Amino acid sequence: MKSEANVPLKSDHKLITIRDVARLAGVSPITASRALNKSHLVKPETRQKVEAAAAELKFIGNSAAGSLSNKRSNIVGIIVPTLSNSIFADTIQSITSRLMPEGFQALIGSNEYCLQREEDIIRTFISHRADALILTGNIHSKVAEELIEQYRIPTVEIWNISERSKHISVGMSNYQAAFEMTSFLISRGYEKIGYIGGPLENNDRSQDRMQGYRDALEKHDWSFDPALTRESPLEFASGGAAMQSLLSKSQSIDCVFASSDIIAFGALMECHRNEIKVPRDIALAGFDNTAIGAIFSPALTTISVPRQRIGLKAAEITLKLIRGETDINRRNDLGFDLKIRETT
Amino acid sequence: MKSEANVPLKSDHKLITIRDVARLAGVSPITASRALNKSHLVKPETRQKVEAAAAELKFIGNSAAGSLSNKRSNIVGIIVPTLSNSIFADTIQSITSRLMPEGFQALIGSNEYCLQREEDIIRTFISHRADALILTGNIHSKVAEELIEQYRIPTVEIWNISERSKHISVGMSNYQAAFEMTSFLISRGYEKIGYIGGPLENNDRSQDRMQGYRDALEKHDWSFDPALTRESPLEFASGGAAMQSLLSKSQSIDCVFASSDIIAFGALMECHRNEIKVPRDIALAGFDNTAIGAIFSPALTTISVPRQRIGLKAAEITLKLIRGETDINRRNDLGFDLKIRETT
DNA sequence: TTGATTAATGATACCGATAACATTCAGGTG
DNA sequence: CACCTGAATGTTATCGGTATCATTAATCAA
Repeated sequence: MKSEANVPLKSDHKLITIRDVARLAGVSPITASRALNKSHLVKPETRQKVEAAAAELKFIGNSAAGSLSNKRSNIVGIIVPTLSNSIFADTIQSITSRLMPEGFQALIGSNEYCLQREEDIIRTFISHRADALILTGNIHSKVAEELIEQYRIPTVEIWNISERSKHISVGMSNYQAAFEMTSFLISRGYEKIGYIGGPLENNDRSQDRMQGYRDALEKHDWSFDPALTRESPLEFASGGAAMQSLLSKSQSIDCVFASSDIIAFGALMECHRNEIKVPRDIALAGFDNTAIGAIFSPALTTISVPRQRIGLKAAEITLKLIRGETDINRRNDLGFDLKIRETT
Repeated sequence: MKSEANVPLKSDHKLITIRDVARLAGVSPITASRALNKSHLVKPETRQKVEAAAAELKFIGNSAAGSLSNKRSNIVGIIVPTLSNSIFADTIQSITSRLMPEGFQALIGSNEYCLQREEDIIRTFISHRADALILTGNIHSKVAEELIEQYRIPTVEIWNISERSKHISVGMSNYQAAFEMTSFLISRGYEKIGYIGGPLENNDRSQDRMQGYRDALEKHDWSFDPALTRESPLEFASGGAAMQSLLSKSQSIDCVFASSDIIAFGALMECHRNEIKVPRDIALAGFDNTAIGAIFSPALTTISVPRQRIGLKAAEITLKLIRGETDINRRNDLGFDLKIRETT
């Protein structure tokens, strides 16, 4: 007799297997399996018997056994930098709502902007033999790339389009968007345009946005002045602090481009608190077109990113990759829109 | 010969198995397995050989095979209503950061406030033989409850504590919190307190908050007036619209309690747009204590919910359940705080 | 010395589904 | 009518780990 204490609850409890279903339906296990999966190989009448038996027993197949046998897990691993930012939540939401009806389950991981964590997550995803990966951005650890290579996991990158990308990518050019916004601000007549960007480290979106800002300035024969830029975590309060710092160090600034609506909104609130009128005293532009930017008055000028469409397209490409289809573009640029509103 | 086209990429590619590792290390597969999992059963020297072999081959075990064999999946299923609301993102984040180091992988699903979807998600979680479930709230479909029962999945409910709960729960009393906030507003001297709540359907938090508001009124011998209440989706704009509706229909209102910071902030912005001074013209209180409430001036009075601690505690209880430990409280009330700030 | 005990490892079987191959049987064909 | 074809179903083996039960060698008490 075994020890009673400290034994997992599920100890001796027997679960329903497909054999039980088959027995009840009066067929062999494999026929039951076929009836539940690829019913066209089975007489409709048989299929109904099996389905009835499965329903009666409340049978739920063991997907571990299934994927061990047929070598696909029906799992897609998704990695985003963080769940706290609603822009990624939107993308995940649209990926999963496309994948679930096709019978796939999404594993979601957030790397918290850390390459090592991403690598660990990829390792777990591979241990589950994910059929495909969807990663945010195109910067990954060397080992992560090697693992993806060795285990031959079809991989899609989302949220940025750039030459660096080694994988299929779906998104928009963050560089181009920042370039155009900056150009717009210049054309609007602002004369000293500051920049508050998100953390640059291991973040290609941040890096490309920054570069877009720089290149736009230089294209218009302005010089890039690091003193007019700040790096800020993606939090309201930090955006406010960065704004304050810019304003105090350089009074003559008349416009600030923030590389994220969160930062921009924090900055806007900072202005509001100090009774600095936007855009009269200073103009402000954001990036991402999140809900927050639209509700304040003045409404935030920003860049609209097709985050749902990115998710949808990424999901569709993922399905194609899994199914071995080959009509896939390596770069899927879904574009962006300048949303000119009241803060500029 | 088989058809060439339309065959999944991974077709004939052989993956590393534990047998390969064992061969390279010069031991049997089972010893390799032990070395990688429960190293205390293996001579340190042997373990090192195996680890070296595994590293050399970049071996990543197949967790489907593992869980099929030893009957635990090391998967915990988490269901939240939505990913778009950062409060749930925070909870998920703290759950996963506690579970991952213990070797568990979280499966995350969002039911979009729909019981049927939740049931479907639970079904997939069970198909992966999740070791435990963490569900938000205590309203689930009948079938969902039956499945949890039949498959004996240890289940923890988060975010609300109430008598209704059939499972172990971790959170705070939404009823109590709303009751106290309303009582506070009454004690503050407001005379006509409106209420904007989130959708009530299938949402025990919303229902309990509403009831807390009602009961607090009645305890102070006020009558509950449905004309002073609105139901609003959890979006800034809807909160604003509900506020507008309240203001236009009932000018004499001097305070509004919104059952979520998102709604409250939308309402606050509505006031801002219409140059209604808060709290001079009207007071406003929210619920959840999200970052957004703190950045505007006036800062939002709200209820602070220990969302990280909820996640952490839920994760810890989940681990205990999985390990068959029995020193577990059925109700884990982590409390709340009234955050009195400037809008009241 | 010897049986008992423990540490380290191995052989085999099994988890639960399904792939691969085999079988059966009905219907069509020359 | 022998033969083929294909639809429907079954038998067996297998996926890749690990539980279970041996086995071996080393340690130890009597």
